[in-house]
Order: sequence, then C-alpha cells, then structure tokens
Amino acid sequence: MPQLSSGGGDDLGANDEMISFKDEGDQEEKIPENAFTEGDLADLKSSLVNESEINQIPAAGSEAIRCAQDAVRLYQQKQADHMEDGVKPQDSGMYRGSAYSGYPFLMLSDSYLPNTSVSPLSNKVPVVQPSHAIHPLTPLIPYSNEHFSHGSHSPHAPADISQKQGVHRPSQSPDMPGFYSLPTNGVGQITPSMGWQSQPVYPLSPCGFRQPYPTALSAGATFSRFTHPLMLSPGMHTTGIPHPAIVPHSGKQDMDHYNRNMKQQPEPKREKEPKKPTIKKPLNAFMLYMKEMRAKVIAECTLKESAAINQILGRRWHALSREEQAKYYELARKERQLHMQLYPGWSARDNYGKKKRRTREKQQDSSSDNSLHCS
DNA sequence: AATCCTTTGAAGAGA
DNA sequence: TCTCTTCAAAGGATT
Repeated sequence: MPQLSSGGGDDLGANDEMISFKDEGDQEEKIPENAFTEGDLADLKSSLVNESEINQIPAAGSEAIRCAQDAVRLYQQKQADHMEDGVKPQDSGMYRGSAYSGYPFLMLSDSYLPNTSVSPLSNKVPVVQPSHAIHPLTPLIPYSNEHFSHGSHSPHAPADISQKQGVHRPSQSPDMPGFYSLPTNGVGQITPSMGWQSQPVYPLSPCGFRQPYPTALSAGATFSRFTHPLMLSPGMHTTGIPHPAIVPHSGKQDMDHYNRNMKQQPEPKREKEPKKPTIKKPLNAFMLYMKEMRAKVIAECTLKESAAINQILGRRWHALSREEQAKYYELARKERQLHMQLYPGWSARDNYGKKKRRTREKQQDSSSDNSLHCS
C-alpha cells in the first residue's frame, strides 16, 4: 500500500494512501447479494474473448488478450472467492504480486497516445476533454493546438479560450500548485508535472470545454468583479465561471436540459427560477483513475458496460504500483483541497438523499434472504 | 424516465 | 473509535 505520505511529510491528506485495500474477502461478502454470477462472468469472459478474437486487429491483439485475461482472472477470482467464502482474505490488493503479476506493466501506458483511444464521450454528461486528449501518466504529451484544431473536435473547444486562461492566469497560489490550470497554448509552458495536472477530471462545463478550477479564485481573487451570485445560472461558480463540480439540481437530465439551453437558447428564459445547483463531491483517487483509464479499457476490450469495465479497472487499480497510485492519491488530495477552497461550507451530506436508491431496500431484502440461506 | 450495476475512496452519521 | 451508509463517474441493462 502506498505509504506515501504519512512518512513523506506532505500531508497527502487524509489517510487515503494509508488505507488498506479491502481484502478480497470484504468484496466476497457482497458477491452473493450482488449476484455477479458465474454465468454473468462466463458471459463476460466469453464475450471478451470472442470480441477480442473477432474484432481486434492484430496490433491490438495483445491488449485484447490482456483484457480478456482481466475478465478471466476476474472470473476465476470470483470463483475462488466463492470457494473461500470470505474466510481467507488474501494479501491486500496491490502487493499481491503473484496474483497480479501480469498487471504492473499494464499501467505503463506509453501506448496511451492522444489519438489511440476511442472517445468515451457521453452525450449525457459531456466530458470536456476526452481522456485521450492527454494522459496524466504521459506528461510528455502535452496539449497541443492539434487537439483543438483537429477537425473532429468540436469547434467550441477553442484554443483562444486556453489562451485567455493563459493570458490571465495569475501567479499560482502555493496551495494551488497549478494543478488545475488549463494548460496554455504553448507546449513549452507545460512542465511534465503540469501536463499530468492538467488532466481534466470534471465533466464538461456548459460552455463546451472543460473549465479548469479558477485559479484566480483560489488565490483569493476579488469576487466583486464578477457577476453577482444571484444572477448566476446553475453550473456557474460565483465567479461566473462554470464549474464542473456544479451541476443542476437533479442531475444528468437537468444537465442535458441545461446544455441544450446553453446551445440553443443563448439567452435562457428568465422565467425559470434558478435552482440551487448541486455541488458534486470531489473525485477520489480511484474515480480519477477510472476517468482516466476508462477509455483505454473500452478501446481494449470493446466493452462499454460500465459495471464490467469498473470491475476490470478495480483489478488494475490494485495492480498499480505504489508510485502510480500515488499520483492519483495526490491528485485526489488536491482535488479535495481545491474543492474545499472553492466551496468552504459544502459538505458531502448536502448531496445525501438526492439520489433515490432502491439498492438499500434491495440489500435489505437480499440480506434477509441471505439470513434465510445462512445457517 | 428512473434506477441498477460495479468499482474504490472520502466523508458523514450513529452506536 | 468503529461500523455502516451515501455519493462520486460511467454507460449499458433493467424496471
């Protein structure tokens, strides 16, 4: 486990790096409830293999095989978990070298080039920059104008906006080491670490490009120069800059509606009372990792089902080296830090109950069912 | 249309 | 302090 910090002095925050990975046994306990059945896994496995064999071009074959291996391993692991019945927790995830011996190299993704992966862009929650725009782990691949001028990219992913950011970018707060600054148009202006830091982690802003955290704000910029908060529409930060962590109250649907308004109705009707926007939780390390790697896994596996992809990503996450994970923990820490600065009074509790969940009832039911099965 | 599934981690609530 | 719950992303599947 990444013992990044506690020793390192850098308050990597919370204890995120120090938290032990859940033992497999912990997950096993859920398995009977969540019904990731052998059949499902077998289907996943076989579909992966088949798709790999059928669809993958030779060059991508190794990746497809690897992906299939992921699925197979997952399947086998689940079977083993069933057999062990949660009694024997294995060594904590990522240092289970033997079990994941095939993984570590996976994340040395030099092949994760800007144009290789399938864009995972969703029409539900648009992502400002598809993760193939730049990979955080390949900091030597900075933003380039090519990304913005490429015909396939939306015309509103403008270089001029980056330039604006660049022009007005203030000196960065020591607390905000440039992590969220949108890279300017110049390659040379991005240090390797900046390239990593510049990776978008929040959904697309209504303007059609990912708005970075407003560094000026975090540095204590004057609010008075900006629009009055009451005049802001959902998704806008108090600066008037749309912030990706802010979404309209009721989620994706509203976000779509909101985007449509932004696109088709440049002057949205005033009649609508601006609902109090929802400020999303900052992403944790694994979420950041998933966001980064999802496109790659999708490309490799020709899978799109997020549940299956997330399982693979979970495995790969455990297989990451300490250093690799540290990057994400660090990024997540900075995310939280900046989030706290941007929304000082915000609490995760604010979003409680905004999702209607049937799961809990289901789990209760299943648990009662389990109680029936368990002696 | 709304919710589920699936993952890990952070944070809050309650015992 | 410990345990449990909820939410964060994502997109196909299910209700």
